[in-house]
Amino acid sequence: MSDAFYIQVILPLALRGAFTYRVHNEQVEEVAIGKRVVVPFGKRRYYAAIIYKLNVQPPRGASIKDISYVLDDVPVVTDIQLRFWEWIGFYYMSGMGAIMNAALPNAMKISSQTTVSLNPEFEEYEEFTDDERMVIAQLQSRDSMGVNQLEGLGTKRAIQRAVNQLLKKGVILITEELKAEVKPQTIEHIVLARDFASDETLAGLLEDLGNAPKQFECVMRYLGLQESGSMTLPIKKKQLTEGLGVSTSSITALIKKNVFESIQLLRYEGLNDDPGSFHLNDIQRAGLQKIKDSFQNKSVALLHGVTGSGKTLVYAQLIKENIEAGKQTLFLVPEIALTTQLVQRVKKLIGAEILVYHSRFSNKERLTTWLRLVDSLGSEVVIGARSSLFLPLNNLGLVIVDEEHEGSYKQHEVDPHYNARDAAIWLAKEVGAKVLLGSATPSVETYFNAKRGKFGFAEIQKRFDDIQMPLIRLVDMTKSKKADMMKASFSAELIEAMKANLARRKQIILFQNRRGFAPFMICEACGWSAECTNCDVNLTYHKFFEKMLCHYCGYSLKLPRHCPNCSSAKLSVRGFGTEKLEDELEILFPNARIARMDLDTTRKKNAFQNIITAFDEQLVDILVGTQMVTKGLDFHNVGLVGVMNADGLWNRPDFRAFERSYQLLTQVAGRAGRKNARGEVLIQTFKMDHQVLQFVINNSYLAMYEHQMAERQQFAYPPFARMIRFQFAHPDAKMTRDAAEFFAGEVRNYFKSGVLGPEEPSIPRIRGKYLRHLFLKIDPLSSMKEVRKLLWMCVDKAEGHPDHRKVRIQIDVDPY
DNA sequence: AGCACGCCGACT
DNA sequence: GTCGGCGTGCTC
Repeated sequence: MSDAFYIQVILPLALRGAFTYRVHNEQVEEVAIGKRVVVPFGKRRYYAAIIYKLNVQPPRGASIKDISYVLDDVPVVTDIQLRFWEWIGFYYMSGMGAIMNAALPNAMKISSQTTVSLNPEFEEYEEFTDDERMVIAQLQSRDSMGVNQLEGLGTKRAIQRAVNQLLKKGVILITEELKAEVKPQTIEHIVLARDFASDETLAGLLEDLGNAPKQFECVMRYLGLQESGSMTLPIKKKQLTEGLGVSTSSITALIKKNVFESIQLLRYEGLNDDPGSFHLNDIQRAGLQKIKDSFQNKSVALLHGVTGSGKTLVYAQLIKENIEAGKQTLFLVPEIALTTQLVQRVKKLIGAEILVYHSRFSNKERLTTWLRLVDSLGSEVVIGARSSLFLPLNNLGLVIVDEEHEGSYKQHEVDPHYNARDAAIWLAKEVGAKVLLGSATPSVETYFNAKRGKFGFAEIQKRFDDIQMPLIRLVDMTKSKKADMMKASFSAELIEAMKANLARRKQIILFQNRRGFAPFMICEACGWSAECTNCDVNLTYHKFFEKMLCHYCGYSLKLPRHCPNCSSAKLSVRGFGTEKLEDELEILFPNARIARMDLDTTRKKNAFQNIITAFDEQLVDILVGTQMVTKGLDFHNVGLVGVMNADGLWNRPDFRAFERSYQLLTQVAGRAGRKNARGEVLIQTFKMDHQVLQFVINNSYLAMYEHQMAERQQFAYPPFARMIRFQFAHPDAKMTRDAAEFFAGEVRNYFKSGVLGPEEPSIPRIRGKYLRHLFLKIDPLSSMKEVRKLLWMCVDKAEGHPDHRKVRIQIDVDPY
């Protein structure tokens, strides 16, 4: 047998299999788990894959390729991370490739690009098609071109075909090149050459520099910036030149003389000079103590603090102590938009540099953060959205999950469907770190875990600075409508309250859980309504874009003037969204300054921050928004919060709808209130006696919790069961149904009860694919391993079925 | 997820 | 006949 060396790699593709490559003798030294390696994959592509296992048995019957080369000098993914990936893959039933995609910053996921150039030796006697001629013409003006650039010239397929033909004819040459790598941000540093790093040699140097006073000063300044005992700590060049005396030219001269060396180090900001001091009030301190006590024997604690109770101060104190213990902190937030406000506050409180990591940061910035952490055992503080959980934190001591109830911790769109809160708990346990979950409205599952003692528990039931909880009132819309007291979407009560607040120069937030202008357009003559061609939903009228938009696939239609069906001009829009609300406000309150915050107004990089800043600086009187305005924003002059229409929040076929409604309403209400005056909240509703509204106005989280627990127990929902959702999707409706039915049958072979469905989801078709859902409820005490083994067998069987194996099966463990 | 191959209807 | 659309299968 040959002594060839084989490795298994993870490719950044959503494929389930594992792939093995051969390593040449001279490369064996270089390979190590966690380094990236460039490998050929498929007909012509190359990818940077993660080395996952060394010295594996090559699979039988596969023709194995050689690796191209090892990309990294040191592993960029740590052992802990790979174990974490494995757990995510196991628990959420996802392949490693998908996890790699979610985990690595884009700049580290490199794939090759095909570059095309003319073959200098080709002779021009061939006959060419139009497309081929076009490609040749393009290449004649340039040395070479990326194939994807060429593909812009026509339909992708036609160009691909032309390129392939030309390649066969020998007219062009093709090379595969790895995309130009994004380089991390670095800062020039100066370091004293080793030769001079002893007392004697240094003394000699200083003597030699006697007649070069500027250079002498430069070295002295360098030494002055050293920590005691060290001589060769790299100093930022900028730090050396700032202030008086030292110029770049003396540094350059010293580098020439080999006294200094210039090195590039990854960008960092360093410590804040003035760590602000803060102190906790008695209640906060008591809460902190309870959390710390519970950390003695539990790895997770819940901090249940009402809105405005100062949870951030408790977090800050814990972070400070974690830094003092020399450990890293990960601070998870549900929305990237929240980071800016929070980073400023926390930075001030703890006086340390904070690394921020989320998808609106550039590839360069994210790569820099990753590389800084990968070889660090320091005490960094990272704030970020769910994906920051995948950062290479080798020294993690504390994870804070702020607003732990938020659904955005769960990844919905693509595999892996992980929940960052739950994954953080696993990760922390694995590395011996602690987790603090914080919320004013904890999820039922988390509260349950706290109550039964699995998690530590602390609560703060009072707002700090003696600010009162807001006064929440309901407005009966049925009555208002009957009495004809509505002005557009506004009840008389709401208008009254708004007027009063505007007169007192207090700010107002209005919550409308729907963006756009109006969610329906119908023809009054024939009943036609504007629907998406790819999804089974109505198109929403967006006045600003003068378009009808689909919120699911992005399909848009120019605003029709006449009914496409009967040509009648009697088209009208129904329902209302944030845009219409804004419109109505301009008429009702012509002198008020109005801003809108929803997906449409916050798409651009800094748009969100701009709106928040404007509101914070009181350049805006009324802020209209969707969910976004509910999430932990801190404003100090909000006198009134209006919920335009609470109904519909709870009317969703989802066992969490009730809980969600409570959370949303309580959170949005929490935006009201400030020093010296009680904040006011008005909730417009057609269902005054709905249970959830009673819980909200009385601020009775506990009653809501008990209510929900009773229901969850009765119907066996979490935390009394674990849930897994299967989604089937295919452009053919029948095939989708068949696959779902078949799969359900398979699952029922193993699970006697708890199989719900398959059923048609509330939106039966999205992006041209028909959907079916199947829910599985599992006894929480059953073996997770066994359950997954059985389910994988079902998936394999369904995917192997000749009639409907093309139907995509998506697995969502703990759906949200 | 790419990407090529090959089958089949449409068009000059 | 060829072009191009689309379904199918494979990737160490």
